[in-house]
Amino acid sequence: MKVTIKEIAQMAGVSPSTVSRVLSESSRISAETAERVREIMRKMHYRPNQLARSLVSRKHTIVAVMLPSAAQTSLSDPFFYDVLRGISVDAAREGYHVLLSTGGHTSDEDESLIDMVHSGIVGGVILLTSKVQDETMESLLDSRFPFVVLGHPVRDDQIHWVDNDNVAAGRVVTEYLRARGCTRIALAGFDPHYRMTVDRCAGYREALAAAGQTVPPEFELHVPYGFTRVDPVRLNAAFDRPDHPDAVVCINDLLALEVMRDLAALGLRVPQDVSVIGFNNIQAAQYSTPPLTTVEIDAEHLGRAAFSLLLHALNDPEAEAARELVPFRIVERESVR
Amino acid sequence: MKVTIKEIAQMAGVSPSTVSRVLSESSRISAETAERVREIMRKMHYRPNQLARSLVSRKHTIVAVMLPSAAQTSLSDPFFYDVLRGISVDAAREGYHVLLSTGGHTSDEDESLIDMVHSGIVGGVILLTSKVQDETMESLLDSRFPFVVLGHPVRDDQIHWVDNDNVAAGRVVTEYLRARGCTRIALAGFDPHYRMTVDRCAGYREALAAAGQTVPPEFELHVPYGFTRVDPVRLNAAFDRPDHPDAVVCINDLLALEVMRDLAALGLRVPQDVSVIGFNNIQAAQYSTPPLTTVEIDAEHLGRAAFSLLLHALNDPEAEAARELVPFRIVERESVR
DNA sequence: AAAAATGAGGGAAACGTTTGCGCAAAGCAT
DNA sequence: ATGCTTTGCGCAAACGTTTCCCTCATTTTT
Repeated sequence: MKVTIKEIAQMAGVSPSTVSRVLSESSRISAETAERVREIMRKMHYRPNQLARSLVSRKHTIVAVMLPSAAQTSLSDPFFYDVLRGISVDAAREGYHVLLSTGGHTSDEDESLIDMVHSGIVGGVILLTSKVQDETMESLLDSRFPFVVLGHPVRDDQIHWVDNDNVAAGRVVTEYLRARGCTRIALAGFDPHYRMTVDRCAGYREALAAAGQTVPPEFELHVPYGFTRVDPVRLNAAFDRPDHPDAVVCINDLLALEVMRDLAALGLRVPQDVSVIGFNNIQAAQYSTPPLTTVEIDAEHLGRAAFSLLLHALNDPEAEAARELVPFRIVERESVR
Repeated sequence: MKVTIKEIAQMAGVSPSTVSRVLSESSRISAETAERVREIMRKMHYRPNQLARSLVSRKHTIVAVMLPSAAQTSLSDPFFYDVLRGISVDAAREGYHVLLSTGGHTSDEDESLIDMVHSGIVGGVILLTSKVQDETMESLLDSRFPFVVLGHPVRDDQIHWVDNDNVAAGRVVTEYLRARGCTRIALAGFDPHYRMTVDRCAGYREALAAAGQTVPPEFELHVPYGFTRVDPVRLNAAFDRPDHPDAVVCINDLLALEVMRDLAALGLRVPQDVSVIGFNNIQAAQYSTPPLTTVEIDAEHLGRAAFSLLLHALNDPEAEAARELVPFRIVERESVR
């Protein structure tokens, strides 16, 4: 039913090898033969079978993207969709396909990853989840399987990775707030389990330290483990008093929106009484009241960068581990005074 | 490097066929042999090569999901991400992988689809884009390639498809508004190019007709072709007058948020002066002021339903075209009085 | 006791490519 | 002319499976 290379060969009066070489534009085929074969391929709507191709050539045309498991609430984060788009647009341009991997049926998502890798179906993988066990990364490293992680991994010198410069971002937003006259700047959303929050928080502290300020402990509103919101009693403790913070850096927009809501409930006005700034520039940020000032991290760019690194790794498996920090920018709206 | 079936066979002192049969749990293998082979497979971390497998068995383990091309603004709609999640979670459970297809390098995305299909890499496809040419669907139909479309296709009797019952949804929200005392109900967002808007609009009209109401033409606020927003002059014309509508059904949440913003600019209060209702329940809907009452269409469910239909098509290619309408529900927030 | 059936497994041909090697013919320098 | 390199292409062996068709013991039936 489906037309194969052999049939094309036969119709063109050449051998399958010749057809194959036409396909790969080998210089060892004369122009006339090539054109004749191509003509027939066109006429017959011939499409090479990728399975057979990859099987023998050991070149893969598919890369996998490992999404965070559904267990993590962040999954519904549109952020990932943008990243995905960035990846797949560039992948398509380079003739690659993108396979989604959600962690899968076995609750052990690392298992599913290893499975993918060894089933020979994909040539490389992009990890969008920082939750991958370090040993899993080690094993990927050992098997010399090309992969890049989006986010700052532990062994950051051995691994290809891309990320925003979250430390810088944390610093910049803090300076931004200070430049606008905020002097009592709190931070919401630190969670030691996520490097991203750790980094942004580090930037925040850096900026304050550079300004000679020390942060009272009650100004750091952590997210209790397993939660996605700031601890409400701490929040109240910090804000339900005359000397409350006059600004709060929120580790992500969702948190920022929640915080704004909580502040409103306490009778505090944003931005007059307290300025709020977030990260990620999610869609909802532009529809809140007031619209949220936030850091645009360009998820699509992150995706493209990740794919680009993977492409390098694919083409040169021996290459040094590379990294790329993609730029961010503050998008100014109305939640900062 | 990678361990193959032959090596397993050799180590177990059996033939490759036997190992293969163990893999497929054939009854023709004795329990002891099977266990011995399995033991070795485990020890060697053996994973069957999917490429080779599919090549010979003609069974595919990958299905493609065709996303709308980046050209369409709707791409950034988180809706698709939820659909994707629905698909991939169920796919994973059934041992399938999900391949993303964004339309790809050639600007002609149908071409890219056909390419996928013929390259033998995937066994079926889910079309998330209603923009696929009808002839493309015809050609898929002709080649008996399993596919399901998400959204109501033209040839709805020949094709597997899933959708919300948008007509019903349009009707129900309209009745909902009437039940809350709205009598002058407008509609925003009709666009003849999208079946979805056509259907929701039809439901709206149905409901009003059933109530014996006729809709003044200026109550239907269309989206000019190529735009994603309601025509602002029409909107002003409709609302900047004493007898303005007291409710507006917006074909999707984004539109609803824009409309709320525009109404605010006109000095109209939501919901006191005009009630607003949307569709899709996007994340931003819960953070707007006021939080948007909207129709939850359960994108994830849509995705799961789509995959389920595809699975059937995969298992029984001769089956009748099936459809599935997934339920919706109104999530009540504060934009309706 | 012979014939038939059953059980357990092996051999080898596929699946559709790519690619290393080989080989003829033609072109080039000596 | 003779040898040596290109040029242009074919042969056949991979790639790692599955599966059809055998074989050879054992057991069951007659």
